[in-house]
Amino acid sequence: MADTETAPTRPGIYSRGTETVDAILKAALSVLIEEGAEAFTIRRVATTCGLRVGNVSYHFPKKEMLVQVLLDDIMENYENKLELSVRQPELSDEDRLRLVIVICLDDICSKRTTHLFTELWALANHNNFIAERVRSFYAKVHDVIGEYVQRINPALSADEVHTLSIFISASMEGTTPFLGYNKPWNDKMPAITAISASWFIDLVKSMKPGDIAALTKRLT
Amino acid sequence: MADTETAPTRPGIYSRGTETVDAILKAALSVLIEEGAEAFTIRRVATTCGLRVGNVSYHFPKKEMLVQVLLDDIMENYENKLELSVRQPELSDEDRLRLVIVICLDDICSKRTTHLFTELWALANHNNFIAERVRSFYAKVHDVIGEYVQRINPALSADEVHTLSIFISASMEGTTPFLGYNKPWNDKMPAITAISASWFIDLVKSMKPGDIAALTKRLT
DNA sequence: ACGAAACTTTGATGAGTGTCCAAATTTCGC
DNA sequence: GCGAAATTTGGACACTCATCAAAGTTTCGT
Repeated sequence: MADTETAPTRPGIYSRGTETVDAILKAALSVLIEEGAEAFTIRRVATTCGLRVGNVSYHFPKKEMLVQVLLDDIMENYENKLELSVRQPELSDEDRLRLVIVICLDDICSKRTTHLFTELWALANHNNFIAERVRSFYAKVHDVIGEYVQRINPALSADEVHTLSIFISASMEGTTPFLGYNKPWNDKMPAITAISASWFIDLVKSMKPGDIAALTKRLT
Repeated sequence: MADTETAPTRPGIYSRGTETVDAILKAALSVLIEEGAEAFTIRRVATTCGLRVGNVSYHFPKKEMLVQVLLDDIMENYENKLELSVRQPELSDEDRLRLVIVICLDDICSKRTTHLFTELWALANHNNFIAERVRSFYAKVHDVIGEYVQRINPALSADEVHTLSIFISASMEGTTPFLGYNKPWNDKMPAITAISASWFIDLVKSMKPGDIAALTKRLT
């Protein structure tokens, strides 16, 4: 149960092999996004990339291994995208946080992200490996947001910054099933993005040390 | 494709039959929550409620039919819970909105809701019937929230009220994969609930007609 | 260009799936 | 209680699934 979270190693030694592995991973991601976890089958993956079932099974002897390598690949990809978006030219911390919010919400509108993350959230319910990788990814997201929150409002404690980061991140991710790709209220995304970009920054700026504790205490 | 959204009729005529159908639906929900959509199998449902496969198959000749009746059952259940929570004693509109927020976030922490809705969001990606029922449910949630938003800030247009309701609802639902049952930051839920209960109401009160349009325009 | 190792093909295996059916049993209006 | 209809049983069907092994083919260091 615990060892299901250890990292697998990516197969493919000869150049032909690595090309095949690339094709398999690409096809696997496509199946997951286009057809969902239900259809995520060695056979369907093989068909999608024009390979034989036995061949896919040779490179990934266990299906779980394909899932794990694929997920690592996906997450690395998203983390790179995140790193890249953060490395923006001279901007104020406020503008940087605004930019991160806009980029996140924009990305959520892509078919890839909308489908992928809803599937991952569901799979994380009963798969420790996926749960851990998803957690680790969002921990990085919270760190990025938290860095700007701290700079915008240096008076806040680390815990308060963390809480605010989670709140902002969760609020954004929550748009996925409602305002994401092909979702019922997708047309409202520009307005929601505008509200988010403006109001989350106001929230960060106006929050005072002790406010969260006071609010939490009052609510009980 | 379009007709997959038409409602099925619940089987069971004799009392014994209805009892069996009840047992099947209860078992089906349990399997979905405890083991996930991947394990949602006629055979597993039958085993869970101690019935024979053929018997389940008699009452629900097609698996899709079981899914549809189950989903209608679930959604009706949630809508009743929502109605009940709204019908609270003499409170101000502000307190009512606060209460709805607290109740929603509290419910999200239950294993049932955390697991169920993450599964439904994923299934909605490729199943029109599920997508439509989920949409219809959240439309009702938005209506409830919107009613109080409108009363708290009567100056807002219907569209602005709708946008704010979606924003509040999406923000709350976004806590599911991160702060829900058994999720990594579940311990932060009290603080997030406190921030939400206070801040969303401030947002509603301070929003002025035209603000959303102005923010949206400025962002582009 | 030899040969070991990597890759691919082919076919088979056993478990699991949804669906169906005929016969046995139970229910309930009359 | 009779009897038709509803329910339950047990088994069967044709699939798809992940996995495997043995035999071919290709690659690439030497």
